[in-house]
Amino acid sequence: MSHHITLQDVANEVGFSRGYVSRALRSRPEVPPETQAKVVAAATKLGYRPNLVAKSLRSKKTKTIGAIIADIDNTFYAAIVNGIEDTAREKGYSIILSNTDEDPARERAAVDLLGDKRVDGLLITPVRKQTVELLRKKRPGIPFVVVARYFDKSIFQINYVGVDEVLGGFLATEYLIKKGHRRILYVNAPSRFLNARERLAGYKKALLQHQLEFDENLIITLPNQTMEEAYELTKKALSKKLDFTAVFAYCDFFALGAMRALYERGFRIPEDIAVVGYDDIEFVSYLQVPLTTVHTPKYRLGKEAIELLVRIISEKSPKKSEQIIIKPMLAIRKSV
Amino acid sequence: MSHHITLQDVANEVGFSRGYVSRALRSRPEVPPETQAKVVAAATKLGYRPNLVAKSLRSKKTKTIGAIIADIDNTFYAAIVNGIEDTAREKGYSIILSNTDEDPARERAAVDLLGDKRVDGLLITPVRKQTVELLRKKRPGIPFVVVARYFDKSIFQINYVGVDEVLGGFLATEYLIKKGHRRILYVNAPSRFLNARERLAGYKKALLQHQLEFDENLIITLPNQTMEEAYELTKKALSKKLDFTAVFAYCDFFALGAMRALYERGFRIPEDIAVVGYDDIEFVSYLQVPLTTVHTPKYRLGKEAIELLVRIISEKSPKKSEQIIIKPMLAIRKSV
DNA sequence: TTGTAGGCGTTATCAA
DNA sequence: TTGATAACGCCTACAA
Repeated sequence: MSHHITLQDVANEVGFSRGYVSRALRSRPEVPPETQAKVVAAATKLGYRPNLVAKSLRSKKTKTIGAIIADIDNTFYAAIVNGIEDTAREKGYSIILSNTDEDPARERAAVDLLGDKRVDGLLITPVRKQTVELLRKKRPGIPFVVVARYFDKSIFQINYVGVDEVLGGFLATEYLIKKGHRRILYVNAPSRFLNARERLAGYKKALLQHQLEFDENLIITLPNQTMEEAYELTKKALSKKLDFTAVFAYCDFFALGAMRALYERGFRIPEDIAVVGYDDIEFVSYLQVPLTTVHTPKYRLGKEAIELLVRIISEKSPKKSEQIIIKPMLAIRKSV
Repeated sequence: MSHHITLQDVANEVGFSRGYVSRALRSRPEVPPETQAKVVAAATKLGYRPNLVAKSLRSKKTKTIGAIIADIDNTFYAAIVNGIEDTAREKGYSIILSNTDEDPARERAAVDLLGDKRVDGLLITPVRKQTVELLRKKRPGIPFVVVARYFDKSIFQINYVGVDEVLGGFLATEYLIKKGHRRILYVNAPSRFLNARERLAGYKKALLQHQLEFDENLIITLPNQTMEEAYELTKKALSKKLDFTAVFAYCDFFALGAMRALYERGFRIPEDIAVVGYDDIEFVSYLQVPLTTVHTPKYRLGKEAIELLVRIISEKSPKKSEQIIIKPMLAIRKSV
């Protein structure tokens, strides 16, 4: 790497001191316009570029936020990251992206590394609760915001941006009920996620409100959360003669897997079996049977999370934690 | 932010000097095991964590790579980023993610900012050729690798990791021809992308090899590269009675838009009109009619790009540029 | 209006 | 085996 031009080089060129050149380049009021122009000209001529590493060391601010994301390959999280990156840039922050691929060890390593890199704050879609606790205990001083997923009611003690999941589950289920469905298969994520428990709560709430009985056999859980698993377990459910006329899926990917199983068994959607998804990822409106699904505002999730985090970073004294819960809407298409 | 523990604090605790503590913590051979253990114990007790910003200033290495990505929201790029992040982490680098959203101004700004942050290298899926030239001229010293897209033959002067696009276009077209198709609509991206021109070259090559005539009317171009546009322009093409029996799409998203148009007009896939996509993004194998498409190794693209970049970074003297061209394969499913 | 000096936290060099 | 010193590039008191 060729030698980097520093303030000293510019100072030598114009005959001022380092410190004064620094002030000139930052347009401080005490520097008269002509002097400032001269300094800027010299800096440009020499190709001076500020060293933000040095600036960070000095200012104790890196203007960088760490984003610890569970699965960047998943379009749901990619959309959140889009909101994160966009908003962070607007606010003057860069994003260091850490993908954990749902691995707790990688998550812990990311917290350590980003802490050592002295990020100004952290956004996280946590894999497990312990990481968040670790973050609080071993890294006090790093402000952080949890996004999109959590594990239990202790979210009320942390900064959190998420979706009203009970409402989401309720909207989907009630819509199916109103369309005449009585037995609805719910293809859920593991219950260690609060999201999964809350959507199920919404499902139950809708049943209750319409005086329908809850049948535990209609709830199936995917330990590995894959499309493949959704396909397999839906096939299995079909074999069990559970007699359902609709499927509500925890996410659109599960819906896709379930739909494949339905098609394979010769069912038509929605004539024979209706399907509702969750998340509204980009392409599901382009399916042959466009998917009815709970729309979650992914970009906005990322945006609000950054805005909250930046607010926290710039507070002098720590305030009490804040939760931002966004209400989802049902995107009604053709699969019901 | 509470006070960070520094080497000085650990030094005070154990009674050695800063410098010696630094050496002890890095297990330098001159430090005897017991001393080292004592120092480590004290560091742990105090909760010492190295300040990587200071280390970067001192070493002139940030162990950080900037990734300038055209559209993180697009699952194609998200998959590349997955490969990038994974491999970078393995090699000891962090990734600062910059999303340009196909905006040249944002791209230029990203180059500047990342340069000022003193990243050790840059990966870029460029929006326009000028940015790459700018990078070379105004930021010599920053090693960079271009990934997945480029504009003309000058890729042979830069470090590039991409796919053999001519082969991709050829494979798709030849497969259709072998299935008996004679008139194939090609839904292409704008020709300023080398990718678009090369896939078209592959398309033509296949026609030529099978003594089929090239009809310019069968080539349609999407200026804005959206699914919506693919839908609209395919509808338009259908109205023109171009008499095609197959569609080859520049990417799976275009294929989705085209399929929607086909379905809307009552065509069955593949019985009436066959469709081949490009990229093989995750979910297309889960469509009701699983899509036959050119599989591009997205994760590997990111992985190879990082490996090449890291190699360049660690070279003392600049070597001549390198191009890594990966051969795509056809993923044969049900849409042909 | 301009300069001087010190320090942010780390590490390499030289000396003891 | 250990310490002192200087330097990475920047910014800001304080002084002139």
